[in-house]
Formats: sequence, C-alpha cells, structure tokens
Amino acid sequence: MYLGRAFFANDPVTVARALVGAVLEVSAAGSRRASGRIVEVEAYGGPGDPASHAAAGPTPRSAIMFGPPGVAYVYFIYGMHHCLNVVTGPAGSAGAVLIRAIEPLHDRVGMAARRGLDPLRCRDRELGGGPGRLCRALGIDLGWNGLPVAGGTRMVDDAAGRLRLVAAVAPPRRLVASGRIGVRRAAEVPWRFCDPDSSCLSRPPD
DNA sequence: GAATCGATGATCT
DNA sequence: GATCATCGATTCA
Repeated sequence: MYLGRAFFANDPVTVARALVGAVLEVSAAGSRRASGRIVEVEAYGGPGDPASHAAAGPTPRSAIMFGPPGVAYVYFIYGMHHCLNVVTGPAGSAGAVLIRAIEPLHDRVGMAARRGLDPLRCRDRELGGGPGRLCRALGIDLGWNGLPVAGGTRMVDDAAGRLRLVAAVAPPRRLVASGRIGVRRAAEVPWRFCDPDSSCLSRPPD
C-alpha cells in the first residue's frame, strides 16, 4: 500500500526504520516508471540535532523541514549531487529522512541511461548505492523539491514528476543502525539504518 | 582492495 | 570565505 500522511507524521527515526524495505516509485513525464527497494536511510531531526540542516532553525533551504510532513526535500550538495529526503513529523517539529540507497526494481535500463552507464555491464550498486547516485538514476533534481510524497496526492500540473512510497511487504531480515555518513557533528548518533544483506549499500554496515 | 584527492556551486556566517 | 547528509578517478598495493 502507498504510505500516506499519517505515516510520515511519525518522528524521523520511526519513519526511517520503517522505510528500509519499502519501495520508492518515481514517475516523470516522458519516461517509464522507475522504482527501487530502499535499503539504506538516515534520520535527521530538528534544532536539537546538530547534524541536521534544521539545526540552526529555519533558513530558506531548511524551512521545508519545519513544514508539513509527507513532502520531498531535495537539496544540491558538493556542487554536483542531489539528495532526496522525505519530510517527517511529528507536528510542530522539524525532521526528514534521507534516502541513501535503493536496489533497482523497475526500469533499470532507464536508470543506467541517466547515469551514463551500460545497463548490461553495470552493477545495481552503481545505480542506486548512494544518495547522489540514486537521484541521478531516477532523474531527481531541485525541481522535485516540495513535491508531495504521501499516497493519494494528485500529479501537480507543472510538477517535475511524482514520488510515492510503497510500504515494505516484509521487513528486512536484519536491520542495522550505525552512525550517519559524511557528517562531522553528532557522528556517534546511530541514525543510519540499513539492510546489511543488500549489495547496494553506499558503504558497508559497521 | 584501500586510501587519497579534486570537482564544483549552493548555502550560511 | 568556509563548509558541505558525494562521487569517481587515481594512486599504491
């Protein structure tokens, strides 16, 4: 079933844990529907979380994390990569979950094309193993920022595309929590969650 | 296989 | 002006 507003209204850690094993589905005008099984995520909190973009309170970029849950938060980093998050609750707080890795399901060929790779030669990890990689493979950029993710939302007319999440049919056999990758502050907070049995992780579990 | 490093621009101080 | 929730190429083994 498509995950709805009530689900995303949970706190970021709850949402993050439940998203491992869920399916990310992406529809963009002019291309096939692509999807992938989420195998790695990270939770980010509000002003109480020093590693979060929301740490300093609302700014033009982070304001969306303080708004209603169930929308996409996409940002541009290191001058060349995009990262996809989903804004979470609970109401009155700020939070988001970063999608860090997926295993390609539908339209693996299209994903490879957008990554500039040979679909017959490349490994799944090259397509979905990393936040920048998966955004590139799925064609997600800043134009997707703010789009609704919760199920039942209509395709907005001038939207870049549509994002939806399908609840995990079965939870992963194992779920490993560890420190978030690439952050300096609060590096010890174990808010990275992954399925250690996946071959598509951005980095091995600790 | 592991370690290192440069690319490249938005964001915030 | 420094930092950055990254990636791929390069180097050395």
